[in-house]
Amino acid sequence: MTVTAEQPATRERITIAAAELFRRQGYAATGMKQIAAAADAPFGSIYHFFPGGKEQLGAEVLETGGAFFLALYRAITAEHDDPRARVRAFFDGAGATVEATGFADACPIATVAGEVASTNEPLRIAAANAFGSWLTALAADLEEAGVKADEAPALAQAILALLEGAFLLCRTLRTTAPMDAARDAADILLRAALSPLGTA
Amino acid sequence: MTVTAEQPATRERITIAAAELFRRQGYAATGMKQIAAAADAPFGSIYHFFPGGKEQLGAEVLETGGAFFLALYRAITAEHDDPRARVRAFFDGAGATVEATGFADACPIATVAGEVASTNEPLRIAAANAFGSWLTALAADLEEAGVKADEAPALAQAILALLEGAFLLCRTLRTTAPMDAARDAADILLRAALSPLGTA
DNA sequence: GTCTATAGAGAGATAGAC
DNA sequence: GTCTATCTCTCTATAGAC
Repeated sequence: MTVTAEQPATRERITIAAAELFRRQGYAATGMKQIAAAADAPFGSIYHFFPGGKEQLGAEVLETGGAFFLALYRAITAEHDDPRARVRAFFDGAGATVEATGFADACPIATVAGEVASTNEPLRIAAANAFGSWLTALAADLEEAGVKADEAPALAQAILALLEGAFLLCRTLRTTAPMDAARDAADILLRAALSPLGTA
Repeated sequence: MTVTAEQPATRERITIAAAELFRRQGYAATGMKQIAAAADAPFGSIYHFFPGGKEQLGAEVLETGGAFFLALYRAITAEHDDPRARVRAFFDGAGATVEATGFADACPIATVAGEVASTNEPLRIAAANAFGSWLTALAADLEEAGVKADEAPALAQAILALLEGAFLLCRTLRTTAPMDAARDAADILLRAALSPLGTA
């Protein structure tokens, strides 16, 4: 009975707060003091749990966010047998989340990835690992669903590009229309890849 | 003969340097002193030409970048009559540029847009205007090429989403494969929109 | 219009009491 | 492990000589 567990432990509160701030504001614009305040944690605790400082925290946030998003993808796809229904459900869920959060919460990797891709190699690699894990899982699922093995990786890249591009357009334009367009486009691509006619 | 014009004027050098740094590093991570140094301009000159400070400079960079990219799109599409060839040429050019710059230079709007979409309304609007101008031009061209009027805006959004998503994936993964996949996907979408069979 | 110095705020990071 | 005080550095922005 030593643990009442009314709220997550300090370390977890820090990673959750950092993830939200990084995703919404970006890496450079988010300060360590802001993270501590949002996590309701002592400032010094951040450096206690993350002696590598902001970069270590950023890398862990990208890793955690990547794993979380992959789990979300698996949870949604598990609810549908039809591959096209899976993709549509994921895009619809993404659009609903973006809208429900006031166009703030979208991809947990994208905003930071854009900032660090050319300036911070450790963080760029962490972001690349996240994207890579999604692409691997998606390509494998597509192949299992009937997409030809030599076409599945490219189709996975196109679908993820549609999702990421739609996230950015939705947040910037403040409308979910791009996500709907991306969903319909992904559906057309998947239909073409699953149809013998699409191989012409 | 009072103007030798061996290099652009100070104000233009500042906007060019800021555009490159914002696009590569992001808005928050780029300092005014870094911009002055890159532009080979006196620090004080930035505030002489941009009394509104960093935000005014950022807004103008987004506006200029949006107009430049639109002009680039028009220049490339002017070289081809076939709408599918136009789209392919644009994606191929984008991929070549990304690779030639060491995966640093991609979209002049995207990196900043991701940072400011939820935190800085004037800059968010500037980014939205840039994206909006591209979508308007692309949708009009698609409609002229034979895409149904009620499908053209969504197709334009999907194509731009493919481009933006591919930019991010290329920069993060350091490969042009996603841009090739996006190009092929855009081609399939356009083919479907132009074919009577695609309306089923 | 150019350029330097500096103000004032805030950043990331650290030390050390508790 | 918690929390505060503070160090150093850099940021945006301004003042004012030239």
